[in-house]
Amino acid sequence: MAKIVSERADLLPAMAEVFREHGFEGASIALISERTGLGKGSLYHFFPGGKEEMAGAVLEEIEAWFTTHIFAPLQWDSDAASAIDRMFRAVVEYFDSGRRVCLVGAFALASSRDRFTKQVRSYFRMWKEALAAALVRMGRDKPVADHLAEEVLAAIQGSLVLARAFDDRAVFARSMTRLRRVIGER
Amino acid sequence: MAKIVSERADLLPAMAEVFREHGFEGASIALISERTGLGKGSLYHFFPGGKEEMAGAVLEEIEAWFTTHIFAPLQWDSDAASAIDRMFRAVVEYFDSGRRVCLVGAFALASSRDRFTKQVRSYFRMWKEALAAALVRMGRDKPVADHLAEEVLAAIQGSLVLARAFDDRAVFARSMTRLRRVIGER
DNA sequence: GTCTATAAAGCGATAGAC
DNA sequence: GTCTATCGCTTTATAGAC
Repeated sequence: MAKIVSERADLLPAMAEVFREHGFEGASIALISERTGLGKGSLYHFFPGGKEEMAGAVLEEIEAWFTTHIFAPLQWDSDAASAIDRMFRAVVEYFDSGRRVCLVGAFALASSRDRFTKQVRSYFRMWKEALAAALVRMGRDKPVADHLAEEVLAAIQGSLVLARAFDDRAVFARSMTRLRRVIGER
Repeated sequence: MAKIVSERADLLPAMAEVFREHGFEGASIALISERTGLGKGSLYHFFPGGKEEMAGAVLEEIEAWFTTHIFAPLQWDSDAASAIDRMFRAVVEYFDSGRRVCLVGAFALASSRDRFTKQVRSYFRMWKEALAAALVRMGRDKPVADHLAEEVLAAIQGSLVLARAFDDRAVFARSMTRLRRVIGER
């Protein structure tokens, strides 16, 4: 049965999409109101801290999603190779093969980084450490695993930039294929 | 002797820095006025098209700089290996070892991409083709060179994202070292 | 060519009725 | 919890004096 009264969490996906498409400065409250279907008054009822709290909540939800679906399996799954394989599948789907921007990466480049330094850093640190842990479980030395994890994260972010610049999903697909190979060999 | 009357070109570096730090939406005319030391009236005298023309001119100048210092040597220098070596040196200096954002990359991720699609794409296409041409002159097959050039560009952009997220120049330095090695071997 | 004053619109945020 | 109306401020852009 459909819910009449909104919950804070129900608003986050629509808000995330607005921030992804317009950035922090470009995402106006009017636009967020339009895209969530909720009036300004209601938005400020759920987020008294205004736009900054909205973006903060979105980043929180993103980190939670990645923790559940990607970071945790990488950290703890007994089958590390399978966890890495599922990471790549999840990444391709989540970023829609490069058509969807990584909000955290976009925030890292923009002035909004200064507002959300901690959350931006936390997201990438968790990802890097989880991936490195999986690589160690696959038999690699810790320093090599750290270096490799950093390389993979940079390649993902970089190919998201290029995929959007060229408007070409193939760029992202090629990058993912190469990364799987790089991780597989050596 | 100091020039009293400003020239359009003299304003571009300061404007570029403002756009880099605040993004397109975040860079207000008031801020640009403050940082260029020129009143709003004068700014609109040089750029009747307003902020969009200012950002467009900045992108133009960036492409011209890269063409002169990086793309042209990659395309035409008889010593391709040396041109690539100088590309890495220039990139490290230009991006201040990862502390300075790539404005074109930031625009590619942001909503401003839609305004500047052509210029964003042109920048990356020129870079990729010039680098691939140098790799071909070094003896690589064309398809391999194309793929490798794409990998290098993505790694540069991605490590700029990570370097800013972690606020750590070492991330960028490690990436450049690895890329030099990757290009050298095989 | 440079400036100040100002217009018109949009912004984030709040108040208060329901 | 949701809405409309509104405040105060900043925004882009223009007009016009010098």
